[in-house]
Amino acid sequence: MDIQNIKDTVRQIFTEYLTANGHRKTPERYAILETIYSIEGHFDIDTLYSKMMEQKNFRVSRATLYNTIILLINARLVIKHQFGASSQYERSYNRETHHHQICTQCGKVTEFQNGELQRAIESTKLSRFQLSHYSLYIYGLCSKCSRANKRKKTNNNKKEK
Amino acid sequence: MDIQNIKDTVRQIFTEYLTANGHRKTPERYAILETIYSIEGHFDIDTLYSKMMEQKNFRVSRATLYNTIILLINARLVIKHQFGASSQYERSYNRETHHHQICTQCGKVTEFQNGELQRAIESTKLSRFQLSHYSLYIYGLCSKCSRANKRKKTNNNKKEK
DNA sequence: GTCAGTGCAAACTTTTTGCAACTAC
DNA sequence: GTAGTTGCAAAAAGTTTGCACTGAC
Repeated sequence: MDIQNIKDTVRQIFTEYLTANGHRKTPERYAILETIYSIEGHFDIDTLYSKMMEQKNFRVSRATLYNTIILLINARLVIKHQFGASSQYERSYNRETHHHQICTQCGKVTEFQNGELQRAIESTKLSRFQLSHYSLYIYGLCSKCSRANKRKKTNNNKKEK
Repeated sequence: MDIQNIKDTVRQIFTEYLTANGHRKTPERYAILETIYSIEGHFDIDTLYSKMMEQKNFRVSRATLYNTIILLINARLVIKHQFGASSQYERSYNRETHHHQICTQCGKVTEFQNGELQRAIESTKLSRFQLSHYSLYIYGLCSKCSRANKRKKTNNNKKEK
């Protein structure tokens, strides 16, 4: 499915969601959806705010961004993450399931896929719980920071921070 | 290992960590460690603050709690989570590996264990990444909220929020 | 005695809220 | 026309920071 096709489809899903729940179909909401589906990977509210200006020259208030994202999460078109200080979001329609590696030193987030792992998680029997989605965060050191640390130790530098 | 034994061990680990990194051994730091290891499950800074007063009649500023928790995380004695608005922490020494179920409606967090799942995650080969720890968050509806929603639908109530 | 650590309050950041103006229906 | 939405600014919530004082070494 190409990107335009995806955008059309999510737009339709969103329209159905808004209708079904008695919400209005405002230009702001569609512009936000469109912008989100032009972003690969994660973004926070501030990034989204800037992208709306750059790409579409469309200015919305942060309050509206927060409001709309809640609707999109409920419509299952966006997923919310909380890695660091601010919330991160990502589009969820037609994206491969993936997991996250987070470097505890530099904070870099990398995605990776693993079918076996995915099957293991999805086949887990949950008692009295209706699964909607899940997030696996793996913390550790990325290759860069790992190398940097080795260098430090070689220098006999005992100080930290 | 009983609880006193655990407390003694983590105290020793912390002492070694502080010495190795040139930090001072203050009564505040040990009181915080002790209180944390008397809490089962998750807690946030505010809960910890209250527990210090209740259990030990020891008053520390929030700034010190934040500072000390960073040391404890580095010493691998505490793990940090970010479920909702505020950061959640939990002791990590001598605790069974567990996963988290989070209800998207009421926010309730439940822990569960699953050996198979644990093995699947831990045996995953990560390229260029040195694993330290991981968190699996499963989102969905707890039995209570699931039942509450069904009741709503039966009443033909189409409004949401 | 010295400097890391602490307490306090102010600052900062992210998110939520109240309200007047606007607009989709 | 009217009620849901938006933008703005203020408020709230959580965390960090600057600074004077204290106490571990």
